[in-house]
Amino acid sequence: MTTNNGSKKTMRSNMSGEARKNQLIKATIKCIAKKGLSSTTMVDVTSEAGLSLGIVNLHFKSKEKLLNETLRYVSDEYRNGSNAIFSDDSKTVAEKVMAHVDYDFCKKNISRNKLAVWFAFWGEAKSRPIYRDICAKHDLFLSDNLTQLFTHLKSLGDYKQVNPEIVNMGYTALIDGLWLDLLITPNLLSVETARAVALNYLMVQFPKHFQINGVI
Amino acid sequence: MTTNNGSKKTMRSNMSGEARKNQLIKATIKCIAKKGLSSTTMVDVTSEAGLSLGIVNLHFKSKEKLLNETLRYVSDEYRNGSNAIFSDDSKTVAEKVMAHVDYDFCKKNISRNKLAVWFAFWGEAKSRPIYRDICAKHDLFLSDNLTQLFTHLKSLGDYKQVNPEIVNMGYTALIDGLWLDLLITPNLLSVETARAVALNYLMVQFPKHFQINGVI
Amino acid sequence: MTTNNGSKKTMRSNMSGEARKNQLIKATIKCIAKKGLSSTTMVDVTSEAGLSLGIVNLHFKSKEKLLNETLRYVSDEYRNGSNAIFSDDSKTVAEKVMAHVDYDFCKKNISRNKLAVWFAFWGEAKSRPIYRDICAKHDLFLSDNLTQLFTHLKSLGDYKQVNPEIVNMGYTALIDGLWLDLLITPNLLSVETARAVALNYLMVQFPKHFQINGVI
Amino acid sequence: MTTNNGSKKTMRSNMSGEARKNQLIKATIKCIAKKGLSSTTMVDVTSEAGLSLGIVNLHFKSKEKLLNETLRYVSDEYRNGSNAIFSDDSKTVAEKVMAHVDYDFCKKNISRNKLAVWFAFWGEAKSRPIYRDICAKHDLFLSDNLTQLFTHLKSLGDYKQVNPEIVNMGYTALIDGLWLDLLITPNLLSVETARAVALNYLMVQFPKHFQINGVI
DNA sequence: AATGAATGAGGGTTCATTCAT
DNA sequence: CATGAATGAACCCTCATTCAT
Repeated sequence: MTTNNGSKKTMRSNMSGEARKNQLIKATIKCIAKKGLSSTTMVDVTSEAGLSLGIVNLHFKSKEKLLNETLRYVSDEYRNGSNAIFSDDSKTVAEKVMAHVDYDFCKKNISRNKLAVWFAFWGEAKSRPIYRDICAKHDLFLSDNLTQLFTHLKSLGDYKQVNPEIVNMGYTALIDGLWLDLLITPNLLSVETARAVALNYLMVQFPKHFQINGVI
Repeated sequence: MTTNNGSKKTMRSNMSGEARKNQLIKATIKCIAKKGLSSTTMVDVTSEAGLSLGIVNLHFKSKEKLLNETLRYVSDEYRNGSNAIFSDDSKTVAEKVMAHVDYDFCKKNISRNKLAVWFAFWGEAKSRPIYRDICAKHDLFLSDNLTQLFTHLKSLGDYKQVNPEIVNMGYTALIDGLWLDLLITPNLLSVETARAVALNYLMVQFPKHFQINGVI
Repeated sequence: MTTNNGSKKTMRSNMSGEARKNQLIKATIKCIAKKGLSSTTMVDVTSEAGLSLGIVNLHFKSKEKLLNETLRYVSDEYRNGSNAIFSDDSKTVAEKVMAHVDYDFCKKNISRNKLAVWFAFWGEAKSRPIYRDICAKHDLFLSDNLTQLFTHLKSLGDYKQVNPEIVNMGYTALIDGLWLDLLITPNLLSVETARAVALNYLMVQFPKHFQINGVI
Repeated sequence: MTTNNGSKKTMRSNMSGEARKNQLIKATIKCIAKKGLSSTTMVDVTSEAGLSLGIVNLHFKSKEKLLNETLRYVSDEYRNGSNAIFSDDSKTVAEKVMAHVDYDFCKKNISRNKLAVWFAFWGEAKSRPIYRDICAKHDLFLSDNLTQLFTHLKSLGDYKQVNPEIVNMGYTALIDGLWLDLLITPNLLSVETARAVALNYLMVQFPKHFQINGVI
């Protein structure tokens, strides 16, 4: 898409270091989705990025650090979108929750590339403390904000039996589980259905605020 | 399934071979939990099993096949337990569902070893059709049986608004997501709480059959 | 020289681990002499030994350890010969010293391969503590034994002005320096001349015991 | 030696270029002493010099040539000092020899940096003809001048048994060997002791001219 | 059936060199 | 002249696989 009217021989661009890093991280995401985390090599990443082999160790110090940064990138990206919803004061509480459901199933987030990356890192998390840390921080952020919304919703609707923390745990777990199904069995579960399942969860918890079409 | 119509010698030999295989698979599970899927080597597995390096290629043909069998083993093990519940005619429908919740959070299934193995394979599933197939079959079995139970439950309680398939998708996704949280952030989520979240899901779907203490 | 009447395809010998290690160390010595320490690669060593690349990490754990063992091997080898002289009770003190001069210029020790190895490691000693340690221990052994001999000789010949420790330092330094000249400028200095220089040193220190032909 | 007959501009330019070269050579010496010859990289040298990476290939054509020039620089530096002593007509022959002993153990020459550089190159000499050549020329210059002095001394003192060439070879070898000991085992050999060993060598060869305090 | 020394393709990493700026 | 991001050959090392025993 980028017009390439320079010579092709060498790639001595004026790209900033940060931009080059992003370029490599994006190539890494593609490779992980294509070949899996363990099968992704430096050659894969750099040739996917159209760059030379040595470039990774120039910008990151090692493959390990590239992978850490990749996970952080995906995490940050998700969180930024998430945060935008939480801080959008033009929305009611229920609208924020609803917007987050939409966000959790928007094209950007449930592209199979992204899903593959999440599960690739989760799969290694047990034996890699650094991955676990990044994921744990991620979860914490999300849980804090969602629990707050659910707490608010509870008081608004006088849902006596609702435990906002339980609902939060249920909701976040549900999303992760649905994502897994979208990754493993994409032809058994459409994105729309997955979204419906999530919405159904909110409906049964907060029947005065959600219905099958969304926010009441 | 295999009829033992061979000589005693052959039979013993078969048994022995099968025993060796299980020994290796169990060692593989331990190694995956300890070091991760990608860091588990043949030396790791065989020395964990207390056997010689060459034995893997004797009983399985390659490392890849050992891993496939390991996933199949874990899947089968889970399904056997699951199946026992589904076919236990001494239980009511609600009791079966409840028993399955307990099963999903029993020690054997949520030992961190097992969880690590599940997510290790799920992490590679996108790029390994064989893993995806095994997991998909696994899901299908579970979904079929659970959907049946939920359908039955719906009629029993006259839950008009309940869509058994949605509930099934929700429940299975929820379990997977809770397992993930137990793996990634074990100190933020106890097994009991996770179980409570799952039970809560059933309560809000089938209020006439489940309450906080279990089956009504 | 070794008769090779087996198949050439693979080299699955019954050689003991120790023998294989020696084979690799000898190949390493040859390579260091041929290409220098820094230019000697694992491929060089293993193909010099007629073995496969992976074998080094099987028997030694790394290239570094192979090099350490190589230095230790050369050091041990020299010291064994040296020790045999020191403990040969059939010789007088002067004869022992004389034998050691001969030893220091015998074919085995001043083969250019050996010299090259010594200086290769000395050259890196400043920045590699492990090399320095091995060399320091080597020097200490030699100094201890030679100083003892020179002390004995002093009393035998009533050499009042002789300081055995100074003579020892002089002698050992002289040998090292002569070895260097034999390595760097072999066509300006023959082994015989080098030996004559060393003998001359003993003559002027202990004129009653040594003359141009050797021991008096 | 070079006549400055160019324009001021060119001259300054040359000066500058020469200065840069020296700057880089000195940085190289430091790096070799600090990290060893084989571990010294272009990045090490240029950042030690506070210059940019590309500058080495601008002023020298390659790393190899930088190293050659570095060895030549150290050799020249030593020889210049040496030559000053040989051509100092205010000294007697014995005084010249004595001055050279002092020179061989003066701070500048036996700084561990310099010693490390000498042995680093000697260590690679066997496999690098260019190093060997530079060192050989160096030795030749020294031998010529010292042999001349020793010959003169022989006639002055009527030392019938002295062979000036043998003494020269002995002396130069001794210095090299002592330098090695100063490098490898600096805590077992002080500079003063090393100097005493060298002086002792002259004393026993030329007792009428040297004593423990120096020249008679 | 079982062993484990040996193999060698393929991985991550280093670093001298290049060249657009 | 000077810079340093970019390159890629060549390094060391890992490890699934083989096979003589």
